[in-house]
Amino acid sequence: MKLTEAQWQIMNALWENWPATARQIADRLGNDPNWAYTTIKTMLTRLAEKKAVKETKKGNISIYEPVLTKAGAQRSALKSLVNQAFDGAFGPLMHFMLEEQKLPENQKEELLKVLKAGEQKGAEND
Amino acid sequence: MKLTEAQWQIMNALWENWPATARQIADRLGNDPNWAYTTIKTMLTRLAEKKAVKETKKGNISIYEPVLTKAGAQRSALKSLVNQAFDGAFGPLMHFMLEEQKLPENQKEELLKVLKAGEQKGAEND
DNA sequence: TGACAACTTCTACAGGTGTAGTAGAATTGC
DNA sequence: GCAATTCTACTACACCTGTAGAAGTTGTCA
Repeated sequence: MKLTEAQWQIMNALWENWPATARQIADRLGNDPNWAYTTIKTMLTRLAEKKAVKETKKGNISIYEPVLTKAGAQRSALKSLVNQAFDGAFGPLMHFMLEEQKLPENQKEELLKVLKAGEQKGAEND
Repeated sequence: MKLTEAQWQIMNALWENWPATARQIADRLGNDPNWAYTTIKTMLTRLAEKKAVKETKKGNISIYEPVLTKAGAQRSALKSLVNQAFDGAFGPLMHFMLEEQKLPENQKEELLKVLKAGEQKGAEND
């Protein structure tokens, strides 16, 4: 499932803590994207239509919870990126990230650490 | 500069080899996205409008060349992804890629190699 | 020099997206 | 019980995107 930019913002707010009401989500978003409450509500409705969230009525108010998991959304966003922009392979993406040196030294270190950990874990269950 | 999915396809075809005419691009695309010639032409016009490509008239025909580089487009696509979906930091993205184990063992090895190389290179020019 | 091919520009249109107002229903506080 | 508040559903609308046809222009081959 592919999310738009605005939808990511909503979903991020929801994933942060749920179930949540539209009001709570609006509060979490604050005025970074300075959206009217009804805008948020509309987007939640659309997200419910496309089954990214579940909407449950409790009396007057709707309570939302994610159906699409964050990992799932990340997975598909990453896959899209790789397909569109990196010839469908992870290699070029990795390469790019390092070539570009966008990561500060300490992140590179952390990355290496993570990688090594992953390496060991991989040995266990692969 | 952000490209849409269709725009990525066009740009990928152009980056492959340029300058190129609309016809050449159409031929390269083949019928993977089964687009009418005019569809491709329209998209090229739009890409020219947003200055992603340069259009030069040579008699009757237009010749296109990229203005936006592939690396530039990749950079901004990656940045968007990271911002939207990975809390704005590379760490989580890296983490995710490894956790998800989407990469086959040999790619992980290559990644490690690349990483180590990057590490050294980083020492030189950082 | 005229017909056919290829190319261009203009125009169109449906569906999606961002954004929000309005009106009506439910809740709450006095 | 009624007014103020809050929530929901419905509606709207402009812009973007994918998609392409129509008509006009230019090039080319006989």
